[in-house]
Amino acid sequence: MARPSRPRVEEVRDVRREASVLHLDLDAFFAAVEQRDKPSLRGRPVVVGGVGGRGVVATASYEARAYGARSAMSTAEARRRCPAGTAFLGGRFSAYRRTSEVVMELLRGLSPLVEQVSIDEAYVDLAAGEGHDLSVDGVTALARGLKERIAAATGGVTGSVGIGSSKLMAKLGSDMDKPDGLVVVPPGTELDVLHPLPVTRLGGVGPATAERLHAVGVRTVGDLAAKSLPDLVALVGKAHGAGLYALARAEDDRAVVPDREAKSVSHEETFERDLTDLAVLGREIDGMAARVGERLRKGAISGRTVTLKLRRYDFTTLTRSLTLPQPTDDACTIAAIARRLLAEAGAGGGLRLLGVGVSGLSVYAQGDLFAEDAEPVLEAEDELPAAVDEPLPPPERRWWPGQDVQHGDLGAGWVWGRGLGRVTVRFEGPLTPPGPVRTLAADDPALQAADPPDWRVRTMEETG
DNA sequence: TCTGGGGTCCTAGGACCC
DNA sequence: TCTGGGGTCCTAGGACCC
Repeated sequence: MARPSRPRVEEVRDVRREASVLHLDLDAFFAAVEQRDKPSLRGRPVVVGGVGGRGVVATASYEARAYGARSAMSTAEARRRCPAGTAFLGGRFSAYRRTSEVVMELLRGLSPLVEQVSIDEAYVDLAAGEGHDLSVDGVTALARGLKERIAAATGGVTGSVGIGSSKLMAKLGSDMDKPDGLVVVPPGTELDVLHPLPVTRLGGVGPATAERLHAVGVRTVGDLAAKSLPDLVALVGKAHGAGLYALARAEDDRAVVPDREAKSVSHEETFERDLTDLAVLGREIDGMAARVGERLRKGAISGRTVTLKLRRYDFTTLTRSLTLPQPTDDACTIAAIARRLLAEAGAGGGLRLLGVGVSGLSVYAQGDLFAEDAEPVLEAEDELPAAVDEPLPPPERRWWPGQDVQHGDLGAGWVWGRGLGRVTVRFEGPLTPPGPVRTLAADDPALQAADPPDWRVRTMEETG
């Protein structure tokens, strides 16, 4: 299996002369989808992320950024900064995924080599596509057309595009003119663009690396390029040092690789309150193991290493893992191992987070041929205490801000707020004008959770 | 009542093997 | 009374990305 190559000096050869790598970054993506589907939020600050006491911001709309809301900030802090009337919404991932798929399909129309980096980001190798004019004018026109098609197909979601001679330059380009930007870095001008930038703009330079670099007087990429390879290796390690040395010279031959295979599957959860009860924690593990097992089976893969992650009350985080002789995709096996790892690690002082993951993945046809030989993974003494039933949550817990709902009489809408046995819903959809707000009983039988609305204007064929 | 969730890659030490 | 060297696997932790 081909490993994605890091840029290494000795390996750089045959550097592209054409601006043939495109990077697309959808603008404030989650918030943009929310504003599309919720007309009353257009032009207003929207924050998408965790809405509980320990939530963080996933995406802030540009209107919310004007007040200082940022990704990765705690939602509590964002609430402090944003004015009344700001919408704080939990994510609707199926809606984001659908919109993302429409965009990725448009990209695949340009080239078979599309590397999706995340739900809202991708690289395209234009040289692998057919019939593209790879001159600066040619790719500029191509990008304009692409941006128009994206906006039309997604109901107005915009993206920023960068095009250059490598992934590095393409990504920097898409970052230079957000939102709705388009920047082509002409081949030959890479160092002129690169060297004035702060080092923190390079991928792989986070807070820890930035601090080390600043300590030796490196603030810009140009400063970085003045450092010797041995100096950088001594500073940040072998692989990272060599990578930075190359990037500072705009030497980047990383290929655009479609369909990377997953290396691990995991699920983790931060609890509203720290948990100490081992019975409750055991039940949480079972739920997470079930989700991980389901995803493994859906992907027809299984893995040998089970990892339990825990974060204690004081935010110290640790992992414990165990590797099996045979891969598994079985939720009970995964849960049994994770439960044992928890019993060994202990929940003293309380846990704010638990996670269950499986790695060491392989495509493995699960057979029971050797099931009888399988060792029992759980000794009786390792069992966590049995679960006790908790009281049912109040009815309003069914609802969360941003959620799509359908009401028997009032039609389609979304949840604005909840509490005290009531739920507030705004009745509108992507193709309606801003709609009215109604407060209903949280247990109103006419109110149901619904699928995301369709944003597409119906075509003649569909209506006729 | 600061600090998510899903990932990737790298490093380093110890066990173990030849 | 001196004690290799290289490779691989496992475990744990850390940095980073979106």
